[in-house]
Amino acid sequence: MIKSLSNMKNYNEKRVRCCEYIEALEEERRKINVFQRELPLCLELVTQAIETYKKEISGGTMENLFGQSECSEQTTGECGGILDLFRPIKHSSTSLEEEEEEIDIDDEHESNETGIDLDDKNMKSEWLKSVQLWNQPDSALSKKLERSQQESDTVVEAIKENDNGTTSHQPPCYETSNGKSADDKSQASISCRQKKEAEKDSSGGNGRIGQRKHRRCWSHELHRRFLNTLKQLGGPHVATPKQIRELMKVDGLTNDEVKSHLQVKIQTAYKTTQTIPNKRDSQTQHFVVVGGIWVPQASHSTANAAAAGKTTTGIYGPLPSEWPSQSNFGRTISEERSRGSNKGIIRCSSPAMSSSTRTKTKDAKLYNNFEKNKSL
DNA sequence: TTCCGAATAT
DNA sequence: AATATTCGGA
Repeated sequence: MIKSLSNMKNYNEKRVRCCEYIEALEEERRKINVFQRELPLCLELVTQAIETYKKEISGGTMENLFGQSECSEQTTGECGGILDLFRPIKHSSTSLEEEEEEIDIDDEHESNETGIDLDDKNMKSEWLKSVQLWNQPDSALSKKLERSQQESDTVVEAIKENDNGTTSHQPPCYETSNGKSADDKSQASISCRQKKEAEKDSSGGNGRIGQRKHRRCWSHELHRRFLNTLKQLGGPHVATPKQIRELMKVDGLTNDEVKSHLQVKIQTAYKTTQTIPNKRDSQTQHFVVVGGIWVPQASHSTANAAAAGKTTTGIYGPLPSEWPSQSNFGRTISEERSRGSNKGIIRCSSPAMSSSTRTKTKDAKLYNNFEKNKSL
């Protein structure tokens, strides 16, 4: 008698709690709904959870709920399974890998442990708030965001902190901490693909095709890394976007982003050599066109270096600076260039090259381009 | 197909 | 100015 009463009581409690959860979940789903494009999986997840709870209420038993739910791979099969899903960052990290790619709250800074089981709701809303810091899909809002993300030239420390603090999550300004290991790389590319597809899915329904990506903000740290990598690869005009990306090992960085950045880098580098010629011997340094390529006139060393596949001083004369001809460059060229891209300086030494269909090297093209722009 | 570089758009 | 996207070629 008493037993059954307490059972009843128990059951009712559970039921009430379920209702509360459903309400909470629904409210959150409304919020997440705004971010549909960014968090499609999240939305799905919450929806599933809601359904599951509703089923439970109508079905009456706790038992067969979680095992049969569609998201079985994500749940633990325990009653708390679903709830666990909403504890954002447990380091258990076995479930929800996709979401973690997106959410990935900075573990170092956020280490005030989320293991706290109480205040689930609070946790959730806190978490949502933090998401909202970067996730503002509305075009008006995102414009605001862009502006606020313009790189402000303050102390590097401040920027670092800013980057780590607000943007360890994917979209605009994030960067990974240095210690990341190599296997992130594959994950990165995968997650990238997934993200792209997710975006496609959510936007494609509308028939809208071209959602512009979130602007990546090249923070100082990120840029520094970029430069380092560039150095390792032998300079901006020999490194390719892919190489750079791979070497940088920055999670989520795409070839396109690197490419874009590189393009500017090259342009500015070239412009500076034009506008700020080498102080020492620019007066006496004459350039001459060899096979459609500009080379310093009487520079044996340059010619030799070029012939050796090294890049020392560039084709346009002294490069702005710091692109040493070190490293795995040779290997890189033989490996990566075998497919015939003519980026390598190697070709510079060979006037015969100029007669091939693609006569210009990247630099020569750039030069022409620059001349063109100048005349416009 | 994938990558690249240049041009162009936002 | 900085970043993204498009385009054509290899």
